[in-house]
Amino acid sequence: METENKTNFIRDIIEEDLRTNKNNSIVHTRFPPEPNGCLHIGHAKAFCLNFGIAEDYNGLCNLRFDDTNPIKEEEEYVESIKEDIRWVGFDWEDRLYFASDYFDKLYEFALKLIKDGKAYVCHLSPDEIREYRGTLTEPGKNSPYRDRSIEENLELFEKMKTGEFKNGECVLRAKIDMASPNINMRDPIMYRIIHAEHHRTGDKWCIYPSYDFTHGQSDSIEKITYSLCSLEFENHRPLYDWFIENLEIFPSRQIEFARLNLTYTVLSKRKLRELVEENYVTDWDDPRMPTLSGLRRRGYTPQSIRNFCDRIGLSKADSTVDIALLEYFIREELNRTAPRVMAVLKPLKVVIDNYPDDFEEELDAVNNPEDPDAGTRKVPFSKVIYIEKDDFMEDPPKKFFRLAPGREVRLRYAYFIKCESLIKDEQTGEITELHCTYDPESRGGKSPDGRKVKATLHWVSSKHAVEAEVRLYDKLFTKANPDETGEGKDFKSNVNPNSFEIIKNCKLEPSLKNAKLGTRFQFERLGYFYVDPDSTKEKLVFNRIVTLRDEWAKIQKRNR
RNA sequence: UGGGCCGUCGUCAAGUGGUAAGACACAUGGUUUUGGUCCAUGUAUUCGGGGGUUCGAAUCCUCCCGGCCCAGCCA
Repeated sequence: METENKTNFIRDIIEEDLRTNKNNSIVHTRFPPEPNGCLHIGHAKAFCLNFGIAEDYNGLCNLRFDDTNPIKEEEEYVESIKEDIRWVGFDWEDRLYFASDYFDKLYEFALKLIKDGKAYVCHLSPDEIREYRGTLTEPGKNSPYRDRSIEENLELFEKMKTGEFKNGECVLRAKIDMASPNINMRDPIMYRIIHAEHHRTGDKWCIYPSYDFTHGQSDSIEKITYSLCSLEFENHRPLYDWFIENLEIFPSRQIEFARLNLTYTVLSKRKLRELVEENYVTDWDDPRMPTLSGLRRRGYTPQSIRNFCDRIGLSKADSTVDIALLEYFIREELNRTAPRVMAVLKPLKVVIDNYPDDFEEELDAVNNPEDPDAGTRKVPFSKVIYIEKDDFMEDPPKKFFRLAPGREVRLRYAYFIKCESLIKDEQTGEITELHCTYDPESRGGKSPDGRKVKATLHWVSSKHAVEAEVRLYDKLFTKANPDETGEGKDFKSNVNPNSFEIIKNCKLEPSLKNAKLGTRFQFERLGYFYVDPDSTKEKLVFNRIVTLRDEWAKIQKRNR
């Protein structure tokens, strides 16, 4: 694979630590998803980073579910997240953890802070807490409950734990500084009361630690040396450090990096959820979704996703990566690995008038010009074939090289044919059939007399064709930045109405008859396609993963 | 507006005082039985802007401008 040196600010930090033998030169990271939704390509950036760094520095990376909020989290997401990470190709071995595994330990930590006079039970209501917190520009003020005795706090916290209070009646707070310019330090909440069943601990607890009182300690318990997270947690770092310091536990270090944004899609759980719930897409694994399950369903490979994550780099600058880069990596891989095959999506019937009526023959076709070991196959040819509708124009513009009246082109691996006449539907004017003649001397697509044609078309013999359904996917949004909307509208107004097209009765070459589920092909001149799980013995269903680069499409776009 | 962070090609991104890597995108030409692939070439005299230090600055200092994050008992 790539031999280039990966370099970024986090690796710089690690290498400096290695030089000074900090942490005894141990590199231990973790990927900490909350099980409240599906993973997307942005999460892949994060776990490729965490697992990748561990791999490169002989370290380890844990998988830890950050499950501190029972009302938002569900078991089914735990499984889907594990499946997605495994699919991309990472292994946490026996290091699967849950923040909820630490609830007992966390409770002891809370007790210690109370005993040290650094935490207190506060009976202010949520509204009052907000008021007392102050604003961005004004300091907050101390809670009237802030100076309770340690004994009283211990007693009240015990009561919180045993369920003597209702939801919202009180919280446990860290006693830090209500005047701090960092709002996260204004006596942050450590525990809140939630009478709800937790997916792992059941009804054992009715108090649950907050993110801030969980994350750093969990890192510390697992002896994580580098806790990598996204930029929005920068403001939390002083608090992360405060808990670790005051608890006198292993000092994990939090380092923040910029999360991934991609053009023509959204990468926020909330927005993706809206697309699912309001039926803009069929589900989380809709092939248009940037979720890992969506990309998988679309036909993307794990390797292409890893290559992408390796290539996009890492920094603290807010960034939006061009989705063309993701497409580049899947094309790059599939160009090397996918067998070529001929398929006509929108068929136009072509009768070769001078070809013998009941004759048929088999022609040799190369499976993959990039891979000589892939060999060749036989493709049947006969008098009536299909070509792509787009490959014929009655009145071709200047740069159109394909078939047109009186023009000669090559049928790939077959013959040169020349268009002699066409038949139209009298009602609609639509072209329904072409009549051509072929040059028997050009068998195999060769040009015995050195005659040149400007185009080579793919085709499928009518009587040998296998029918299939093909699903075409395009960008989910019409705007590079879906959040760029008209007044009063939201990102969903930019959903691309043409992002999904379903084509039935496509004509495939017969070698595809037994195409296996989950395999990928290049349909010559069209793109890369994936056998969708909806396929049955009777009917194959293909997803278009991505088109080939298309010079003609560019020309057309330019002229428009 | 208090605090934190960020600003290098259209998009990511290297660069850490010695004279702007690379990738994608884009453009042009060549090869080609895929308008694919491949190959070659071209794209930042300049690093948000101004001042300063220095023989020398994207890198140091300073002022200014722009963007992102924080006022959940979410993570």
